[in-house]
Amino acid sequence: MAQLARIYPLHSTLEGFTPYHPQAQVCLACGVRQFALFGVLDEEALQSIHLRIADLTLQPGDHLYDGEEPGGAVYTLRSGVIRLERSSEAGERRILRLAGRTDLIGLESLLGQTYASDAVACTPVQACRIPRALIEELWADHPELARDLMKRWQRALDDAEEWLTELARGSARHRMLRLLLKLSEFSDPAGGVWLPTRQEMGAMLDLTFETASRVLSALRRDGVVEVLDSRSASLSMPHLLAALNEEGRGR
Amino acid sequence: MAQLARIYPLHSTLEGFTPYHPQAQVCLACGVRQFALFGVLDEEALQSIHLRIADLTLQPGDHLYDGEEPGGAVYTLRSGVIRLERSSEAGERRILRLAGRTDLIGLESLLGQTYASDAVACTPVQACRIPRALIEELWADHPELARDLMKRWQRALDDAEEWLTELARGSARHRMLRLLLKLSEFSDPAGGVWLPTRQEMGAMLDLTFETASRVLSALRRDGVVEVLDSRSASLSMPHLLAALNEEGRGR
DNA sequence: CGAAAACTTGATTAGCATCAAACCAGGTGG
DNA sequence: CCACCTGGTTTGATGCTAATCAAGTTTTCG
Repeated sequence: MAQLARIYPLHSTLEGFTPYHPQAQVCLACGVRQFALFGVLDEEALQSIHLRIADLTLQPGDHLYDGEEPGGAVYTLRSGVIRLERSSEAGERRILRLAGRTDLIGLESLLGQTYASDAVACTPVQACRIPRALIEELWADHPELARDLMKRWQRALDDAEEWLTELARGSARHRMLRLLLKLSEFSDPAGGVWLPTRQEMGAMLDLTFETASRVLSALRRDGVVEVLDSRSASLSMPHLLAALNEEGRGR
Repeated sequence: MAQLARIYPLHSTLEGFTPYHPQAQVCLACGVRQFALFGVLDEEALQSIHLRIADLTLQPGDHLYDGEEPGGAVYTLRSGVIRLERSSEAGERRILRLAGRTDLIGLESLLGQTYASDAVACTPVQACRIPRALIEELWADHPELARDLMKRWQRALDDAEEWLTELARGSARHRMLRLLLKLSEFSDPAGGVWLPTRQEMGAMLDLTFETASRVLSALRRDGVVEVLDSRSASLSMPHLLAALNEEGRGR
């Protein structure tokens, strides 16, 4: 069985021989598993949980969950980009950070809390829904899962703090350059990066969409970005890094 | 023994009778223990750890730890205010959030990571240093400690995100009002709040110190704050909340 | 093909940074 | 005790950056 797993039962051609439930096959073959939460689990353990993990597909604009909602699950992202956003008390939307492939979001639900922000798809997204109860059970059997979860929390905290120091300060140009650098982390293998709408850029950088547009146009003229189609671009990393370096003062 | 603990051995007058080590007495009598990490431990368990917890006193400007430093301990704050700050890649200092009484900081050290930011005293501070190794041992015996730690992480994340949505956007006046609201969380029983230097305010709100000074002066004229001495003030909460409400647009 | 949404660009204005000067409190040394 | 210095603070004058208001253009989608 374990051997079969290693050769990917998804592609097995033995008729009538289906040792694994379809979702288990997906989990076993999943490209993010080694980075994801269940790296600590072996195939056998996976067998027992696959039934309870749902595979989700979202279109841009779809909400994975909303803030204040009683959180029942965490989500692993298998592809695409999710934005985590909040409304300020004054009613303005602000994007707090981005999550991509291998990220685990909605951790706060594990503590019995409501979600702390809205999670909205920016691109087509594939995600796995992992119910809180399942995590609790796994945790009981595999205490080392706790440390894994803590690392996730720390990563989220690091991201938030980096966002605060690098994307929420300095001139509009500086912020946009840092945003492009951040977006390059989410680039697909082909090299193209997802390009947010100008509205989204504004909500990330605390700029108006007009300013975002102007600054981006300037960077295009400087050869830092090339806009491919309206939702993707290619970056010139040398130009980008050079532009970031030659800023005497950030503001 | 347990009974003695309940009546606070610190004040015991029985000569020559010292069932507890001095630091254990401090821990037992500690006003923040019920809110702090060791709420889950009973007096007996406390007995075994007191020797390894150090009591620290810091003056304003002293560093509890520094970013990039190999983290060997977490710290519980018993009084005073600590600022967590980072330098951006461009070299500018930015204050990320504040920590006060009952807060636990330096969690990242538990994961074997270096500290993610500098922790600097803003006021006189009393803190307890809890070595990483001690937490690891306690964790082995009291697995429920893990959930406690996760709650701490989530609190830190919430704080960071609140800071991003409420203090890192909107007009200078709006930011200052939100900062005063935040500072009121750290007010002492007498009702006075700690007043940061204008430099510090600037580093928190991403403003120059001149702008911070101007805005604060305006709020003083509006009756929102009264500056007592250079490092403390008293707030008029009604004025403060009114000022926050009557902002048509945040920016 | 037409309407709506997203984007770009221009003109003007508001708000904050910058540069500069004066003020004040606390501390030091004569 | 006072003269002096230093670091934090306040306030003023000016300029730059990004917000605002306003067209006009391109893209998307029914």
